[in-house]
Formats: sequence, structure tokens, C-alpha cells
Amino acid sequence: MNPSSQEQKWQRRKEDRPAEIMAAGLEVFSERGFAAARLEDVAEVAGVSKATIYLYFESKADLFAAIVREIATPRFDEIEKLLDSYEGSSAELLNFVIGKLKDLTATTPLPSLAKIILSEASNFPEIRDFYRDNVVERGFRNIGRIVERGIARGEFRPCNVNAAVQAIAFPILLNTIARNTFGELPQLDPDGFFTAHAEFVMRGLAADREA
Amino acid sequence: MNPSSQEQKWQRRKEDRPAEIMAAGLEVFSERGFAAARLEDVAEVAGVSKATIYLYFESKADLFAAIVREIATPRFDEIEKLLDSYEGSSAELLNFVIGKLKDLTATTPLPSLAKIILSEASNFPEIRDFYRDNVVERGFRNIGRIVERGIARGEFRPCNVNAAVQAIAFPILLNTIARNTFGELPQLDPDGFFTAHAEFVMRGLAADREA
DNA sequence: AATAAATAACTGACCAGTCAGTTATTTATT
DNA sequence: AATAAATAACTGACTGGTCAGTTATTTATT
Repeated sequence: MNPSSQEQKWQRRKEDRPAEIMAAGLEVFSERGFAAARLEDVAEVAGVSKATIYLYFESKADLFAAIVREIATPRFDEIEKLLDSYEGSSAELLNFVIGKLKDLTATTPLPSLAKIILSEASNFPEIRDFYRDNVVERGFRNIGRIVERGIARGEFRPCNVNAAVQAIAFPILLNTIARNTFGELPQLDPDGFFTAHAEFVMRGLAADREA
Repeated sequence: MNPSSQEQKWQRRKEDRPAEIMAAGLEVFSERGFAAARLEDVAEVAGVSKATIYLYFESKADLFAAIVREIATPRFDEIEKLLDSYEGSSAELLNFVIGKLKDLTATTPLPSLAKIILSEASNFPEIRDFYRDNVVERGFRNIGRIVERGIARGEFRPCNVNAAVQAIAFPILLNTIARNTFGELPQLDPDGFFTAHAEFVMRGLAADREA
């Protein structure tokens, strides 16, 4: 009549809990956004009670920020390492980075995170400030470095670097966010888009030929 | 002791209520987003009770859709009329439309509405579908027409039209949304951005010179 | 008086965050 | 090696607050 009295109800897993909760949070936040995500769902996916989340994270916003940091940091580290050591042409470098971005948008949940931040950041200042300082600034700096390098080497024409960064990155970002929001509309089809976009960017940046 | 017993508490204003409620809704939605906006606040701004909103709109989502339609429709009508009759060069036309977009983003609440839709549409399918069919499709079609016109007239190089539309519109849209979200970061400064972006677009689209 | 317009008060459902109490694990004692 | 005491991890049940939408009633208009 009491077959389970011997079974363990739970285990202590101090080391693994944070990562598991963050993985669960990523899943739930990606699906529903920040405000609409329920911590009870996060807990269920992570296989813990809601209260356990609060043993490891201070608040919903703190959990979200931890997730973003976890995902963004290694990507930035990687690209910064590349930028420091690269020796080829700037066009090649830019193409490589665009390809990388394409991969990231296709294989990681970055697009849904980006969407969340754009959409909900104004209501959650902690999130907005963290993201502005750690993702927006850093992203601009990195792509900006490529453009500046190209200009310095005479490969790209002198131009407004910040505008160039936006011309490069924003269509990619918004294409991904839009697909994420509306599904696979023919207008947003990524196959043609990425190559065409890279072509656009190259022509927009190219140094004028000598007369 | 009852000085106000003679004063009117309210008036019947069947004709004006919907417009006033929509204006109030625009204000509140722009500030807080869709989910976080409170109908009680909308009611207060409109000077009515919350229940009155339900005399004129079926639901929160219905009110939001009505607002978007009200704002988007005349803009599209205007641009479509222009496209039908325009006779000058395609570059000039495109420049004009970019300028128009710049104005719209600066002087209307379109950016915050766009942000709301991108961010919250997944949680509110009625909004998403309405917006996809009435704004995204129509916007793509209009800008796409300009690009196609330029290609047909030999002013622009043949290219992926949908990608071109995104290269033209997405940086503008996202620049505005980002400023709306993060405030006026130097990286997003609109003064330099719009002219530099127009330049980018023109170079990206320009037909190759004959050899 | 009849009716249309508007409101005030209410309901039901939701959810972040809290906390008293329970269970697993470790450490000390024999 | 057995067990008792102490500690740390975890949970269930609750609280306080929010808010879309509804209902019963009041007020204006004809």
C-alpha cells in the first residue's frame, strides 16, 4: 500500500541545477517571450520546483540576463579572437562573419532572444541596460572594426561606419526575427536572402575604382 | 453639501468615442506594449470607463488591430498613388520613399507599433495574422515595385528583389526600433544614418557601368 | 416612459515571489 | 559500522497583486 515510500523524491544536484534551469528558461523564454513566460513552466521543464529557481537566481530578470550572457559571451570571444589575428582581405573577413551570423541565426536561439530584448526591454530596464552594454555595444564594435579595417586598407570606401554596421547587421537580424515571428513567408526566404545581402553589402562598401 | 448634483456626469458621444479610444489606445500601447498595456489606462486617457471600450471594440486585440489599420492604411494609399503615377528616375523615387520613411519614423508612432508587433505577435495570433496580411505583405509589395521598376528601366542591376527590399527597409526600421528601445545611443544617431543608408542602398542597387 | 449610452462594481484566472516545513546528504560521535 | 545530529537542498502551499472581460445599475436623451 505504500510502494514508493522508499523512492527518492529528489536529489541534491547543486552543481547541475543552474545550467539545467537556464536551459529550461531558454526554452520557455524563446517560446513565449519574457513577460509571458511562466517560471512555473521553467521549473517544470527543469524538473525542479519553482522555489528552487530562486535558490540560484535572484529574479526572473536575473535568470534571463544569465541566459543571454551564457549564450552571447562565447560567440563574442570567438569573433574577437578572429579579428585580432586575421590577415586576409576585409571583404573575405566580412563575408566570413556574415556566414557566421547566418549559422548563428539558423542554429541557435539568438534570434528569439534578440526579439525578446527588442520587444520587451523597455518594460524591464534591468534587461535593457544589460543588453545594451553587453551585446549591442560589443556587436557594433566588432563589425565596426571590420569596416574600419577595410577603409584603412583602401578596400572599402570611407563611409559612416555606424551606418555601415547597421546596413550589414540589421537586415540579417530582422530577417531572422521576422521569420521567427511570421513563419516562413516567401518574401523572407533565407536561401536567396543571405547571398543577395552579402552582395549588397559588398557593393555598398566597395571603394570607388580609380578613374 | 452636494454642489455637484446638478452637473452632468457624462455625455452621449457615440460618434466620437471610437476615435478617442483609439487615440488613447495608441498612446498607451506605444508606451507599454500590447500585453503590458492596461485597458483601464486606455479608458482613463480617453476619459471613459473601461466598460465603454467594450461598447465599441470586441477585445483588446481588436482595438489594437483597429489602431494599426487606421494608421497604416492612409500611408499605404498615399505611397501607392505615387507609385502609380510617378514618371521620374527610380533612384529619385527610392530616395523620396526613404525620406518619407524617415519622416514617418520621426513623426508618427509607427516605430512603437512595429516593435509591438514584432515582439508580441507570436503570443497573439490574431494580431500577427492581421499585421502579416495588411502591413508586411503590402510594404514588401510597394518597395518591391520600386526595385522592379528600376531593374526594368535599366537603372538598377538585376537582383533578388525581396532581399533588396529588406536591405532598404530593415535597417531603417530596426534603427528606429532600437532608438525607441535603448534611447539615443551614439551608434544609432539618425542624422548621419539616413543619408549614409541611402547612399549604401543606391550603390548596392546601381547597375554596373558598361565596360 | 422608453431606450441607448455609460458606468461602477465585480469575477475569475493568472503569476512572481515567499516561507515554513520536509528530505537528502554530510559530519560527528559512539 | 552504526546512528545521531547538523546542515544544505528542495518543495508545496500560500500571498498579494494584477487585469481582461462581465453584469447590474444609473444617467442622459428622445
